[in-house]
Amino acid sequence: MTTRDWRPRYVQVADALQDQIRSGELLPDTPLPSEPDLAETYGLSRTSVRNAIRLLRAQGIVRVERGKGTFVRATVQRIVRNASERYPAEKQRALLIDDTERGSVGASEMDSGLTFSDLRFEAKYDVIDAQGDVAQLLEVPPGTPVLRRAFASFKVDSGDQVQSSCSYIPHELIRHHPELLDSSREPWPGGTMHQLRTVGVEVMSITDRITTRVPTVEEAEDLHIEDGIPVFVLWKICRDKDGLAVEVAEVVLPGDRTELAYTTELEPWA
Amino acid sequence: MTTRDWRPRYVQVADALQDQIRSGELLPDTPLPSEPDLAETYGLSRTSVRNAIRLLRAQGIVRVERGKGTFVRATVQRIVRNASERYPAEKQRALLIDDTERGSVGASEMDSGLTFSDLRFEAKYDVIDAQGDVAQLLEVPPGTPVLRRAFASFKVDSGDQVQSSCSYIPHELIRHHPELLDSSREPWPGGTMHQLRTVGVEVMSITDRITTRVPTVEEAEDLHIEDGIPVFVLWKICRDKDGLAVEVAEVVLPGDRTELAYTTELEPWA
DNA sequence: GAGTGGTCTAGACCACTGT
DNA sequence: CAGTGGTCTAGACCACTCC
Repeated sequence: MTTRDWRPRYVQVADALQDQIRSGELLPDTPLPSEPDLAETYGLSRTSVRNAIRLLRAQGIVRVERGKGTFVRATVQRIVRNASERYPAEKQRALLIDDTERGSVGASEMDSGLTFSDLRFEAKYDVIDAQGDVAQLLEVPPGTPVLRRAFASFKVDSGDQVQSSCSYIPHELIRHHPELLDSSREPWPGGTMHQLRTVGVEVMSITDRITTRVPTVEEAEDLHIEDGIPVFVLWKICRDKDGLAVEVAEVVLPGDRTELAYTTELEPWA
Repeated sequence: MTTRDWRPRYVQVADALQDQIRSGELLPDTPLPSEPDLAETYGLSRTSVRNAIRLLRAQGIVRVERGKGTFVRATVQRIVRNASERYPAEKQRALLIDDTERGSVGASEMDSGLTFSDLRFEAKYDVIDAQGDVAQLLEVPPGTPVLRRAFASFKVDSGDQVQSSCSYIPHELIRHHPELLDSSREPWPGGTMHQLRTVGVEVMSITDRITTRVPTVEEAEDLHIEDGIPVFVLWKICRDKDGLAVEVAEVVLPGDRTELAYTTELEPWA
């Protein structure tokens, strides 16, 4: 016998299963042995086997379907969200006014490689009083009316949600332009940059503030995220030429299928 | 009786505890009742109570210390890592050659608000063969020798690790400059940008590629991260004026104490 | 030594999935 | 229907911390 493994048995089982997955012994979308079977195999109780499986779930290695079984997860392609390309392109697209041009290329499409017809969009508008983060980031007093645009995009084939976001614009800015609340015109080709242009605002800089956390229960359902897989939370702050915040948006992105990219250009040394 | 709550009992217990924490009934750094006590209180087995506590841990709401108890987590201040300010500043600092100037202001310090003397640094150099991500991002064939610099910074008072990173430079670039491997000179005031300057390389652009995942067991220990709290994984790619990758680095940051910020400046409409 | 959380057992009943 | 994972029990022993 070699040196003893002092780790808990369930950690060892998780390790053994992970090895079988990595070695190709267990293939993606094939079921693992059932929990009673694994308990039998490793001489453990079902509880301990479940502890092992919980570790694998938390690492996104397996996926569980109730009543069916536990399956090896196929490695998912990460969608790269490249802000340094996306935002300038979005600003250019915002110049397109003609409805027929709209949607020829969209931001989500640019990210994902999916074509326009592969995606379905949902948008909902309402006017609320700014509170908390929104008021703070927009630099307005709490209670100030803001337009809220809740937006989500889905894959048509699977119904999977690709992202959800919620953007906020001071109501003052768009007060005299009710047509901006026409959700049937979604998606706008330049997103809210197009809408802001309609009311004479040009966005000159965008700051992304990024955090990560485990999803809420609702987010986990909507984004089809396994227990324990984190999400990115991205707060986007758009400013005009005076540095005034004209739009803020909270974007939630699935952490196992997303990669964010930013390029910083540097000034040459003198 | 109101409408029944059909959620599992342990979810209800987690909810109840969370309410007590939010309401201030349970204060940060005070212990929750012990598991047997909670089991008694809610009329459940210890197993079910542990399930409830696992939910709270995964959300970063409580922290567990073995042999001591379960404690309400104080809300931690997020350290903002602002690349759009950090990288240009780092490049300027790389111009400082004089040893006495070194360390007057460091990158980690700028982020965290901590002063130089609050932090302890560890760096280790070796030469390895590039593989996988490193070879791919540096755009060199696998097996190419690269200098690896493993770097970590710690708070002096608590010993807590603030970040860990591992940077890679093609060995060809620094072959004739063994002094660059002198770890006693850490931290370099401009990081590897200073080292690269010594060998005649000027970094002109930096791309950050960001993903998020749950930490490995080692990372969880080093960064003092609770079970289920995610980490950021940031791959930094530095390029010279020809667009050649001259350094790549993998940085792991604790997801509950870090916020990343990037600003994209946009060209005006014609 | 008493109290804490970590691991583990050998059962049980349930809701859900397939046939 | 049998098989799957989800919840739950009432114990047990352990390593660790504090007194």
